Amino acid sequence: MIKMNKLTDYGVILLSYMQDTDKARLCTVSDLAEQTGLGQATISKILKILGKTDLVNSVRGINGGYYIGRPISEISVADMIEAMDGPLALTACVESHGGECCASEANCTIKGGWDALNKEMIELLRGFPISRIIQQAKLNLIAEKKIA
Amino acid sequence: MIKMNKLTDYGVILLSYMQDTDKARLCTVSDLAEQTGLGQATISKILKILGKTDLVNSVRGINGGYYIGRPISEISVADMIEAMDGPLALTACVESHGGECCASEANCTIKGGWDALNKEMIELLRGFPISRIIQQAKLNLIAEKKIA
DNA sequence: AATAAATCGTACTAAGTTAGTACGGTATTG
DNA sequence: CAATACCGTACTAACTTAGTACGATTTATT
Repeated sequence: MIKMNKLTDYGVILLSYMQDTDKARLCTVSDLAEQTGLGQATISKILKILGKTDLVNSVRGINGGYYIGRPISEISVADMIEAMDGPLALTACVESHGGECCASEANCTIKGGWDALNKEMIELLRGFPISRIIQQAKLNLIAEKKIA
Repeated sequence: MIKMNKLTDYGVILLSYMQDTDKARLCTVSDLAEQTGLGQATISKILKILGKTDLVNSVRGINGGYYIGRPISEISVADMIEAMDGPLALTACVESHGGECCASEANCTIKGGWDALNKEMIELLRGFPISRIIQQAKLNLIAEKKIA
């Protein structure tokens, strides 16, 4: 299944709605809640996490809000996953360097064997900007409307 | 994090120990438990699951056991993940076709947008045989011994 | 036939993870 | 100083996963 965090998915949705924001054109949590249909608390949580990175910036106080850190074409899926879930890693073995690996580390035939695949996977994610995801989604919507 | 199921990892370990088995040279759960250090119940669970696919075959009754379905060079990581975790899918959206997608499907800008990335990811996994993982792991062990 | 050794099927428990929510704190404008 | 919006923490409920247990079934041997 190799599934991605749901909040990461939501994060991409939020950024797609925030792509025209900047220091002067802020976006509040309420705005986004209205536009996306997601709960305010959930949105707040996501933007707080993203706010710790350079993907999203925030302005506090009245008239405050959030704005996107850079164009969506320059934000990779890897950026998003790292921001939301921490370091990219496919397996437990790769993840916990120094910690315990498998049941009996001494007999583990696999130790470190996933590194190469892991690396290729990360490369793929780094080279995939979220703008591609957003654009594709829009195309899908258009296609659906043509049929319907 | 995009992490893989731990049992899938174990499965690769088991297959690495089973690579010389065939209809005549069976491998029992006890054998594997001794060699790998994993619990018998856990091994049994994994092989039962793999036994439903063509990756592993079983012979019942006394003197029975398991044997591998084909060479490890012809078993891909995708095969393993599909066998252990079901269909390959990165996101909830892609996974649940027909089901509910995001909080408010009508407003979901992303719907289906992950398809392209998902496809590339699956291609990568299909082209990656577990023999590469096993071989790399052995090289790592050799390298460690050289240093130590 | 009976017995022993092995897989098979199901179901359960405990631990960990995730989604979602709530609430009080802090900053900033007017 | 009051209103608004972000910030930080912490909590709960639901879900997933790992690991275990136990009885049923199959088959070779005696």
